[in-house]
Amino acid sequence: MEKSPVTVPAEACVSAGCRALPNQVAQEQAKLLKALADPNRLLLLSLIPPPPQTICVCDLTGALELSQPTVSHHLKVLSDNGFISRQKKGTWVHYSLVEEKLKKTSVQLSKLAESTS
Amino acid sequence: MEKSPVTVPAEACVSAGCRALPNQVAQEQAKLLKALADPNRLLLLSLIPPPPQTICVCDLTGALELSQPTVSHHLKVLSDNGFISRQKKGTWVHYSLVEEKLKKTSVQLSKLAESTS
DNA sequence: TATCTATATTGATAATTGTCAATATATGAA
DNA sequence: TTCATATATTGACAATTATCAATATAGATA
Repeated sequence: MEKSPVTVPAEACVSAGCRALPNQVAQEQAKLLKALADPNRLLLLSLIPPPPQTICVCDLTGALELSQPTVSHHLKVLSDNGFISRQKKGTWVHYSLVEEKLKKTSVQLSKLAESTS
Repeated sequence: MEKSPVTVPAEACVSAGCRALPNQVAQEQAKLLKALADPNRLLLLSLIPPPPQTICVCDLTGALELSQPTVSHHLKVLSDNGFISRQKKGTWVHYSLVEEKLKKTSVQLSKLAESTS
């Protein structure tokens, strides 16, 4: 496989303004995006309010046409990745949105569109 | 499963400022995020410059420690979802970044953090 | 024409993921 | 303590996906 004569080869990339994402960064960013890349989880995020409000799991399972364990699983994925926070109140568990985490992830993403100035 | 007394039930959701993502929107958004949610594809995006610059597939395969068919597959996923554009120049194929698509996706994501005012 | 090369497609396989049924845990109430 | 209920975990399975080897396609050149 030869080099194309009119391409932007890897060496020229930096001077061209683009920069390869370090591997670890790519891994972490992909993990966050993967946590978001599911229609049911996006729906959950749209239903979960930011603090000081909270929403009960019982209401989320009601809204989501999925079994209770499946909803619980999706909530865990979102929670493990920092997109929602968990508060236990007696038998009930309440979640609220972590807006900053979502914003941060969105900004990270937008930076891919600015790799060149 | 009863309703929690302190929750934000679905009915109250709208008045609370949050709004359930319509199913079709959730599907489409998840599809875009899924296309981005892979470390190798994120790396590709970081290497592909916006127009008028382009980068040759041959340089991308060189940068990516993956087989040529696999790189080609990832490029197809990105291209099919509108994140990169393809220009054929003789034997070579060049790609460039579609910045607007990335920005749009990022903005969509950030709106999840603003479901409540 | 025949051949070489860059990229895409196909087919197969292993790994990951979304889902549910069954079960476990934990809390409140009787 | 016993029971009922809200949520989490486990285990299994089906669907999806990332990957590569092999092959196909298409353009350039001899």
